[in-house]
Amino acid sequence: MPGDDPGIERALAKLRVRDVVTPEEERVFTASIAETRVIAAHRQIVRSGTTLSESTLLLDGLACRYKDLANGERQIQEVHVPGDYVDLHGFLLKTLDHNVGALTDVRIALVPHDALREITENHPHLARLLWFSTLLDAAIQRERILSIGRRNAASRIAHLICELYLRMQVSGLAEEGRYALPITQTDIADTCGLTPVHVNRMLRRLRGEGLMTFRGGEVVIHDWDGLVRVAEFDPTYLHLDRRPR
Amino acid sequence: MPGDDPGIERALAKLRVRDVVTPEEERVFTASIAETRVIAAHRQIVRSGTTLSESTLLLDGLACRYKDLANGERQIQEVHVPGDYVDLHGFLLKTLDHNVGALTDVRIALVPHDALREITENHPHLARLLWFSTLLDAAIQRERILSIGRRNAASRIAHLICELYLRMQVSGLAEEGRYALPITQTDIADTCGLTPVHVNRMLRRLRGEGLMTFRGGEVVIHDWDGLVRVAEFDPTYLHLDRRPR
DNA sequence: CGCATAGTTGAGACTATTCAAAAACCGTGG
DNA sequence: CCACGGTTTTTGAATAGTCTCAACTATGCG
Repeated sequence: MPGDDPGIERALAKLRVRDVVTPEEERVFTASIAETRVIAAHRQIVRSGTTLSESTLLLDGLACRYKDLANGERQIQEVHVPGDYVDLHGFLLKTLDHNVGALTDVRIALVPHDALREITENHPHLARLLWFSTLLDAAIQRERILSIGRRNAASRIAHLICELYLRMQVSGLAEEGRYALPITQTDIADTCGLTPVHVNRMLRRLRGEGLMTFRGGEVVIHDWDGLVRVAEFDPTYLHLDRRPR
Repeated sequence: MPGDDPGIERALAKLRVRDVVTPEEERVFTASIAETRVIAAHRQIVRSGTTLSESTLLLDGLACRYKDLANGERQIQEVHVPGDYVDLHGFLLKTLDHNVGALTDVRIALVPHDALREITENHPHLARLLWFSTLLDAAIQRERILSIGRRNAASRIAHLICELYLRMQVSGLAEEGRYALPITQTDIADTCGLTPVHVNRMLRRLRGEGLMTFRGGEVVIHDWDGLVRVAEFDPTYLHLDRRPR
């Protein structure tokens, strides 16, 4: 409902980077929000398996999609930044195959599936932009497969740091070479398919090589080109170009 | 155009498993195909970065999405079975961030993006089913992240074998406990984030434990429950339930 | 029949893990 | 303002899982 909530503004900014969004579409998008809610860090936002009738837009804070294994290990499949639709795919899947959790305190907006369905019936272009945003998630997840499958530990971490920098930038949350990332080394380990101990050692290495620092919940990038080289980071997969979709 | 091409039938079967598809929608879906084509094994079907104006439906044979790293290593992000839309996401991404290659000789159908756009404008329910099918790819890729990130080598391979068994079944290409999988151990290695040598050893182990055999391009599952246990395979993520979407 | 590709096996090396413990940090309450 | 308990980070040593390198065998195709 709120006219220009900064969180909604971030979600719109994310769309605007990829295509022209008409004022009418922005109005429909904003009007689709039924309510906003605050959830504490480490709480679940959506639990795997429950039938859903609304989708969740992340307005503030960091969240993630994750799955647990029988032995208690956790794999984070995607880290979400403000402006991300964390379970838009739940609209058509009807039930999620993974959990969505709050990495920090978060503020979310709830969008009824009826409203989304209405958009697919009457606003096909806006519907395509929403579809696109789920495709972007998929692209990010594919890049994670590459990272975990074929890159070494230092490279995986460097890649994650590069990706989040650009994604935070789109949401207007990164300054020149730095951004807030108030998560733990264990969260990074769960994202990169590593152990916390090894993440710690690799972070030290990246710091020692003057590439970046991760401390006190903040990332500072000292040598972007160097970090990109270590990560073999190519931002093509983020599709940061405005085109008719 | 061909009325009931078995390949198109497989694609429709994949949709029908998840929701009711009306005869009118089947007609529109079939009519969206502009032409079919044959491509030899190991050829590229879609190259990363090129601007696309049509999407590709896999009618026969096996294909994959993959990326190469600078050192020549390859990571397969998804294996495609007949009936899969291998680059439906290209409709809105406009350019792929990865390659699509033929693992075997394949037969494909090309669908112009104009036709897809038309579907989003005039057939919202069918459009949602297409959207759904890209969400299913994303779910499969998320499960791969979990596999590569947190499962050991034997478990990853077992998981892939279980997944492909169910997906081939949906396309009507699996018999009781067996299916054709004419790919190499190197392909499996590139899918699971392993080396061919290690895949070979793990396949021997799975065979030795009486769980499954992969030989001569065919998978034979001797002990489904045992294989599921090793893989920690839970098919929820394949969303094999028919629901209004 | 011969060559090319794919699969198999062994030995040794290396990356990342496990286990363990200490140090630093943080919010809370006295 | 400091003490306290819990969490997170850091460090070390030993281990395990997977990789690398290398060679040999089997298979399929022309």
